[in-house]
Amino acid sequence: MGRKKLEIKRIEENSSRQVTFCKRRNGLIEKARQLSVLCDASVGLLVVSASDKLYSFSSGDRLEKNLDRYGKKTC
Amino acid sequence: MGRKKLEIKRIEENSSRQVTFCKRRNGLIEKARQLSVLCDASVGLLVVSASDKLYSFSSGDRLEKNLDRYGKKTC
DNA sequence: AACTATTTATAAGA
DNA sequence: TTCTTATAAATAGTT
Repeated sequence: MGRKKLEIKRIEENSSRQVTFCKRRNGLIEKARQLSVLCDASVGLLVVSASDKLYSFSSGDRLEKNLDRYGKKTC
Repeated sequence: MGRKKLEIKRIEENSSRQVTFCKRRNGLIEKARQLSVLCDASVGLLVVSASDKLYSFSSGDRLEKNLDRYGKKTC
């Protein structure tokens, strides 16, 4: 979406990649939130930037239950 | 997006909620993939439906290794 | 499961 | 770099 169609491959220019990362990361987190609310789903999202900054979203208790079922603990 | 603006609150009708869940879940996973490719980021996404089905996407070193074992499903 | 009218996200530009 | 806007993309309701 935007002035031109963007090929889905690594953006080489640093400043553009950074700007796109910020915009799309925010968009993804919002979409995750919407899905959880609209459809009564649990969503967990982790994003780690190339510079190792962590961003996340999570909602609901089903994730925890599912992880437990597979023998994992969240904390 | 769509014929009418949709309020972000739980969709009460079962069939609509199910259809929306499938569409938006697929959309979210694709967006996660695009972010990881475009911006060289690692992304982990887990979605658990109200009926406890698990869907996931992951990319990048640690996330991939840790999350892939929990399984993948399509529509 | 397809279609399409419409909303939403966002790539460039200001 | 924050704000704007033209356009691509996603999707809500329809068929």
